[in-house]
Amino acid sequence: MSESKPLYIYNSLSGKKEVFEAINPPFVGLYSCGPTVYSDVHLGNVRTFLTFDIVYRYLSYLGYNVRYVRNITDVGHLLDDSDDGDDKIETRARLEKIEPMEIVQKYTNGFHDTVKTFNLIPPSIEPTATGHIIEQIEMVERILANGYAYEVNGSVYFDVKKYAEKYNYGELSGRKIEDQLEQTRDSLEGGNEKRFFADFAIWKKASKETIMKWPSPWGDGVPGWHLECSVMSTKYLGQQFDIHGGGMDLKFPHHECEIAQSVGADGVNPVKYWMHGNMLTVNGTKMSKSLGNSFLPHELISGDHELLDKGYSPMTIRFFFLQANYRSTVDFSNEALQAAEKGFKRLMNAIELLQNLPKSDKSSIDINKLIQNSNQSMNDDFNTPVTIAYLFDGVKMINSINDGKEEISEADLTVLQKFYNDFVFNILGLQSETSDSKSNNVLENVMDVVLKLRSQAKENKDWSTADLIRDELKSLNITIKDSKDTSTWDYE
RNA sequence: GGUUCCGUGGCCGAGUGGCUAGGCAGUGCUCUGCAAAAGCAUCUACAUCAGUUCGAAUCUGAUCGGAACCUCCA
Repeated sequence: MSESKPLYIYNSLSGKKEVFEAINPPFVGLYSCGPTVYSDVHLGNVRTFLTFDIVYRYLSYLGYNVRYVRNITDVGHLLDDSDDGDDKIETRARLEKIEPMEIVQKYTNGFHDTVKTFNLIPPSIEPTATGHIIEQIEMVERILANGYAYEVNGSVYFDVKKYAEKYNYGELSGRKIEDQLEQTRDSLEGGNEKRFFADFAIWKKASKETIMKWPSPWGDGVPGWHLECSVMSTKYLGQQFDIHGGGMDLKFPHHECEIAQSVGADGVNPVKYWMHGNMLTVNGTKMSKSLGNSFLPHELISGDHELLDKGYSPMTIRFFFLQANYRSTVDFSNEALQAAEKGFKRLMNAIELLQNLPKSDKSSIDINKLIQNSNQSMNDDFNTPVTIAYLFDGVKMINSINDGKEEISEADLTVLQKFYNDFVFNILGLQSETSDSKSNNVLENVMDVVLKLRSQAKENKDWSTADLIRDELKSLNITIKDSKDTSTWDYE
C-alpha cells in the first residue's frame, strides 16, 4: 500500500494546497477554536468540529502523534467593542438568573454530549479561557513591552498601525487596512478609546457590575476576544505549531488578530498551516445563532423542527457532512439528508456483508487500486466526498462477490476488511447504528423465533399468517427483509 | 462600498484542458407467493456571452445570479 503522493493541506495563508510537513515529526500540534459556552452549540458548529475531527483522525492514521487542543471559551466575548461592552455569558446568566459559571458548566456539558453523539474524538487538551488568565495578562505585558499596544483607561489595545509598519496585518485574510479605512471612519465618532479603527482590545476594563473579572496591572478587567486562543495554543503546542483550524467566519478578525498578537508578543508567526471550514447554510444563508435559523442537534435527531420532515440519526448527519468538502458550504435540506440516510445505510449493509464474504482461490477484483485511490483522496486535503465515492465502488465489489459474480481470495478479503475498518470507522469516524438497536439480546432472540414461525407459515403456503406477522411487525417499525431462503429484520 | 469565494444533471455534491466521481430520486431487470427490502444495469450536466486553444464545463475577460467576511458567531 504505497502512498505515491504525500498529504496536501489547503493553507488559508497561501491560498494553495501545500505538502504537509510536520515541524517536529512524528509530533503534530493541532489547535481548533472551540465553542463559546453561552448557549447550545448548533449544527453549524458541529460541522466545523467534525472537520477537525477528521484531520485529527487521519493524521493519527498516518502515524503522527497528534496533540489536539480545542478550547472552551468560558469568559464571554464582549458583545461589542464600545465602552459599555457586555459579556455574553453574563448576559445569559442574568437572563437565566444564575451564576455565570453555572451557564458555563451547563453549556459545556451540553457541548460534550453533542460532540459525543456525533462520535467526535475528545481533544488531548481542552483548556478554558478562565484557566489561563495569568498567561493572558503576561502576553498583554509582552505585547506592551514590545510597543505594539497601548493602555487607555484600564483597557489595553493592540496598536495595529504600529504593527503594520513592520509586519503584514492582513496576511491571512487578504485585507488591506487602507481598503477598510474609508468605510469605518464614520463609526469612529464618539468617545472611542481606540487610536485607530482597526485596533482591538487585548485587555478590557470591567465595569462595576461585571461579575467575572480579574485583577491586572491595569485594574480589574477581562481578557480581549482574541487573546485566549493565542495563549492556549502556544502554551500547549509551542510558539510555532503545525495546524490551526476554525470556521471560515473566524478568519477575520479572530485569526488575523491571533497572528498579530503572537508576532507582537514573541516575534514568531505561530501557525504553519491555517485551515478553515466552510459554513453550513439553510436556504442559502449561513446558519447562525443571531439569524435564528439554526438547528440544534437534538432537533435534527428527533425531527422536531419546522423545516424537517423527519428526524435523522447522528451518523446520517455525520455522513451527510462528509459527503461535501469541508471547504465548501453545505446547504441543508430534507432531500439531501434523506439521500445521505439511504446512502449511509447502503454502505453499512455492505460492510456487514463483508464480514462473511465467500472466499475463493484468487481475486477477480483489484482491491489495491481501491485502497490506493482512497488514500490518495484523503491525502488531497482530506477530500472525504471522493473517498466516500471510492468506498461505494468497493460496495459494488462486495455486493458482486456476495452474488457470486466476482471472487476474492482469503488474503485480499482480510486486507479489504481492514481497509473498510480503517476508513469507515477510524478515519471517517462512522459507526454502525443498527447494532445499537439490536444490542438487546432478548429482542434478538424473540425475533429469531418470530421469523422462524413465519418461515414455517411460508413453507406451508399459509400466506395470511405470514403476511399478518409482517404487517404487525411493520406497525412496530420492524421491517422484514425476505431473501431467497432466509429472512432478516431491521429496526427503523 | 471593500475583500474573498461560488454558480455542475430532478435533488445533494466531486473533479479535470481532451478519457465526463459518487449518493438519492427516475427507468429497466434480477430475486420473489405477493409486497417490501436488497442487488445489477441505465438516462439527463457543467449560469450567460465572447476570447485563447487542434480541443474547455475546466484557462482569460465581461455579464447575470448567489454566499461569507469587513460587528459577536464554527
